[in-house]
Amino acid sequence: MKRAKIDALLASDMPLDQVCIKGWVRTKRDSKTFSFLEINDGSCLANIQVIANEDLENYDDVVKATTGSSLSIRGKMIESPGKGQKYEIQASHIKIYNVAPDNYPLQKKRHSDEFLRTIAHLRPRTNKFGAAFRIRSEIAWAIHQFYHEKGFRYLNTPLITGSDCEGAGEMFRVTALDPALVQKLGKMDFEQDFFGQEANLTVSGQLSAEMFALALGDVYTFGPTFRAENSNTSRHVAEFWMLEPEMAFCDLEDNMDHGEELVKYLVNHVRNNCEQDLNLFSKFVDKSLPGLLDTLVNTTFERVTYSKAIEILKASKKHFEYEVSYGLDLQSEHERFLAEEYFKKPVFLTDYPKTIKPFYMRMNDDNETVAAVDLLVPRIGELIGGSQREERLEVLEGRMDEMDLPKEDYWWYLESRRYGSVPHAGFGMGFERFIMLVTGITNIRDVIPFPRTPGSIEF
RNA sequence: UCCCCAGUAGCUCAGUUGGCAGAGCGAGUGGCUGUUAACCACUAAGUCCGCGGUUCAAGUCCGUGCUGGGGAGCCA
Repeated sequence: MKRAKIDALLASDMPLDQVCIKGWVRTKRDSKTFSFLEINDGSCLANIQVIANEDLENYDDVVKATTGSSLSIRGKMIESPGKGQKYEIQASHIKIYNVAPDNYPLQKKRHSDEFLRTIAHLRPRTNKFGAAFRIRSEIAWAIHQFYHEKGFRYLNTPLITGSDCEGAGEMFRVTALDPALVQKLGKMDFEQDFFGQEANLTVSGQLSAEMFALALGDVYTFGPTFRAENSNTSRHVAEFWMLEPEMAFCDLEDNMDHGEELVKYLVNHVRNNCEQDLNLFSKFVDKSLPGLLDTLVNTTFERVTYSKAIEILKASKKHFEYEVSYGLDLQSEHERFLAEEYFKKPVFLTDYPKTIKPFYMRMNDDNETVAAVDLLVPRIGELIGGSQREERLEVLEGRMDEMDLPKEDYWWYLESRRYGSVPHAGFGMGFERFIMLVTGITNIRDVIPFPRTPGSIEF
């Protein structure tokens, strides 16, 4: 008999004569002559209650199937006479795949997130993490759906790169050199390495994506990204996923319109497709979550320039640990103040001083600021970072000279400005940070299956 | 990398002035009940994070290392 998923059975509008489910025991309550088994198969947050009667041929074994055990159950789905569930299954046959021994680490009680991180291979079997990873999957699909509907092309940019693009943070080196040889020579001889030059894991697919935007029009990348920064915070991991749309014939305003539409689309999608899982987070993780999601969907995001933000921060008279001054980058406390206390909603900050932004951002007419944009959201801080790109060859080369960047390494990037250059723009959105935003989960290690952080690569 | 906090039973934690190691939950056993984080009784369960020191005596005080958490920097 074909296996049915529990989410489909619970959605049935009538009882069913014969069903077969396969899943794991979440909890078991024994009576004298029968047992209640709550079975979860991962298809949804809810369990289905199974009644196992003592007349089952293997009843003696069934009562030993404690929390964590895996079973296949055939029986009749009837309306439940008990309170708390619509249907239950009266088992006619129970096959036991595996009985989890009594040292199974997950108990039918609340565990701390810290403990569950030490058993990351088992934590998706809990309500909270099951819900988080179903939502993660759903958002990933919604991203593709959003871009497919808009006629964007999905682009897979290289994970191994040759240039230290952007100079953004520490990179992971990729090498096939024999450590013994390196020791013998006393140095890494990259000419003898696999690629004949230094290679690293990517920190961004942007430069590649620009080349394809200037060919296919609108593209996006969505994949893993690596940073070797020694960051120990609840918002950083060494390997994470990033969404990077890149659009030809697009300016900074269009870029912000796009980012706002994206965030609203994704939040709506989660609300419409993950209601049960989302409820768990509103109830047990962050009671203010529904209000925040309302704000994300129903309010127009604020748009202010960096200069204006500096004025607001100075006028606030609030005591900040770090100085607020034009020309300095905003600190976490400043970003949080703007998004959480002053505007109380997402805010795009634009037109940052060129001195604190990378070379590829488009120079504004004032020659002081660039067409950069960051989207700050409550609780998370920076969710999106992007810009209109500098499309004017002379200006771009001038900026690279100012910043002492080796133009020859970027020859292909510069050629895109030589041949048919057009205004274009894009941004990067941290996928895990978005999941944190919509679930209320406060540690990034809890929204990625097996987190990689400094000193930690178990699993 | 810096600052702060924590580490005691499988989990969550208490442990007084330095004086015999504790609770709840979980697990095991028995009982009871169409149960709902079931209930009742009993039982087992410890390198008090590691190393060193002070002391008649250290879970407790001191030093040091490791691990985890919170915050900061950097960023998505």
